[in-house]
Amino acid sequence: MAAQSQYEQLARQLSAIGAVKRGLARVLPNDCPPGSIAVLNLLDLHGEMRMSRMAELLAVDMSVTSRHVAHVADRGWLDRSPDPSDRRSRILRLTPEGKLLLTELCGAERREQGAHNEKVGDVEMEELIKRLGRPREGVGEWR
Amino acid sequence: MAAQSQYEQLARQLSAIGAVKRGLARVLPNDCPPGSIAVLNLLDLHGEMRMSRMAELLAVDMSVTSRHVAHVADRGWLDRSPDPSDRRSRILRLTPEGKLLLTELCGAERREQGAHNEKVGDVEMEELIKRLGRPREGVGEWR
DNA sequence: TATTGTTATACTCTATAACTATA
DNA sequence: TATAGTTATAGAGTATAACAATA
Repeated sequence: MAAQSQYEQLARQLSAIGAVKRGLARVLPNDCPPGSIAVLNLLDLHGEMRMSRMAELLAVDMSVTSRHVAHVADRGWLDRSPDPSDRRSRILRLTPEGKLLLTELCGAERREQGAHNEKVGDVEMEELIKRLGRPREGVGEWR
Repeated sequence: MAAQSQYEQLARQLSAIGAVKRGLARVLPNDCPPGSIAVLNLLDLHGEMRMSRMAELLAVDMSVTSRHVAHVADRGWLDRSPDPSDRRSRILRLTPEGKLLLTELCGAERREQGAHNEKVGDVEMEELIKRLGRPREGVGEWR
């Protein structure tokens, strides 16, 4: 088992990660909080899906997902249609307006991250993503 | 420079990390939110320090630090004395009560993380901590 | 009766800006 | 005038619980 001191170090790094996330959030336009971007991004990556699937991908409660999705739908960035086969469910789809917004934001974020990216580089980023995925495997069990 | 798709993956992993953090936060007792633990933990690791140093270690604004510290001080877990050499500053010190609380909580968290830890292991954890530290180097520049 | 989703409520964390006290 | 810290305010995120509609 990993030593206690390592968890303390991990906590430190998680704080730092929080700072990075807040820095990214700061460049987002008004009316488009981080939660909205997350929804749009996942929809773009995985294609249409139901609320429950979105909640799973976001790793938050469905009540939270519902609010984020409502915010995005109110602005016409995604479409919520009842599932014909189960009318309790709704199917989420990215609209052309939503796709456009996402494209514009990617450009803005890239400019913002310029100096940062050069320091990290492809290989480092790949490793980081892999490592971050590892601890997640156990989450369902100890929660 | 790392590809755009990698940042999308990274965003996913950060969401997952968020879920892990919330899971840990859930086992904390009332009256002792995550922010309080962070303050106590840093004080235990680095010894006495000033507010500005604490804010730096927490990676948040000093106004936020002030609130967390006040919460902890109100409960007698740390001591805030004016710095004799500069009475604008205050020196933060962990009290015996604070140390005791920290010890108790470490036990609780360890139990909670049991299944999780065994999956990750020492080497993985070490690597993860190292990797997490890497991207942080550039934060000051692009922020 | 069980499941999908929504809404009401409450709590934590965060930054910005205005303010006090000291240097 | 500049710096260390505090406080007031406002905004984002989150979960729990009660509720509606459908299976």
